[in-house]
This record gives sequence, C-alpha cells and structure tokens, in this order.
Amino acid sequence: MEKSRTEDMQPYCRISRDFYIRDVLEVAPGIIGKNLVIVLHDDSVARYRISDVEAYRGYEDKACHASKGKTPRTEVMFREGGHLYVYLIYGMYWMLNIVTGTEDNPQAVLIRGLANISGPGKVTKTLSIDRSYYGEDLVTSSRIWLENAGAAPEYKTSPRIGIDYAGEYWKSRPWRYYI
DNA sequence: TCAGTGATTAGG
DNA sequence: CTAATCACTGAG
Repeated sequence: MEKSRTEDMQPYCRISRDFYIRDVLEVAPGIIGKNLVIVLHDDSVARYRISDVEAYRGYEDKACHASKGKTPRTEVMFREGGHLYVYLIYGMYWMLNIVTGTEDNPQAVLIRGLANISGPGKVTKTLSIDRSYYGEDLVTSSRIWLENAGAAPEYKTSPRIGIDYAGEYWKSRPWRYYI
C-alpha cells in the first residue's frame, strides 16, 4: 500500500516529494493555507501560513523565466519539484519560489504573501531569505520546509502581477491564488 | 506616478 | 565589454 494520504494531511507533518512533483496548476492552489516553516538565526522556529501565490508554468509560459531556456539563474527550475528558486529583482528584493513538477519540466510557485505579510519582497525581507537559499530542498532541508496546517481554505484567483512583458494571453491566465 | 538599485542576460 | 531588463516597494 502506498504512503497514506491521511498521514500526509496531518497537521505539523512535513510535506513530502509527491506533493511537489505534480503540475504547478495543482500544486500552487494546494500550497495556499500550508505553513512555511523556517529556522531562524537564533535557532527558534517560525511558522507562517501561506496566503498568496502565483504559478509559472514551463517553456511555453512567456511569463516564466524558464521560457527562455536553461540559464545559470533558472537552472534549478529544471530540477524535480521541492527545490527553491530564489533570485534578486530590481536590485533590492529576493523572490522566493518553490519548484514543482518533474525533472526537465520547469515550473515554480512564487510566494507572494504570508499571513500578515503582503508582497513577495516583504516575505523574504521578513524571513531573511537570500541567495543562500537557492537550490535548497524543502523535502530534506533542516532550516526550511512546508507542513500541513489543517483543512484547505477557500481561495480566490486572479491574473498574475507584474508581467506586462508576457503578452495578453499569458498575462490573462488566472494563475494567482490567494486567500 | 516614479526612483532606487544591481544581478542577469543577450549581443557586439 | 555594454546596455536593457526586471515575478517590487514606498514615497509623494
């Protein structure tokens, strides 16, 4: 018998690889309401409920950084799901993304907001997430992971933010999910 | 509405 | 090497 889904859904249980290697359009809404757990510099553990995310889906999605092919920056998106894609934008803000899907199927979920923290730049500033988290594996890391946190909440969808360059079709995909 | 701020990328 | 671009934020 395969690993019990019931066990996976218990609160305060680290989410395993199976969750991440599905298509990003399944994983992104599934991340809403989960806890992002991070071990701080003083060794205390903080938990934040994830409230706002966006899906970036593969080569064809013109808004996805991987649509231009593999580069040193986007290389991690081509790995199997569960790794972190972290990059600097506008010279000031680190963006935190969770890679999803199978190997060589580049996808990721941008973490736009946590409970009481609105905006992807504020998320990483609050959690002190920077370049050093690039490539971190949420399945095995001892300093950052996701865990289940009870029932899946209701959520809304909308087009993704800040991707005017991607063209009308990709700009209009309702791939932002938020509480 | 718009400046800040620097890594990343394509191109010469 | 150069120059454009950028999944943002906060001030006015």
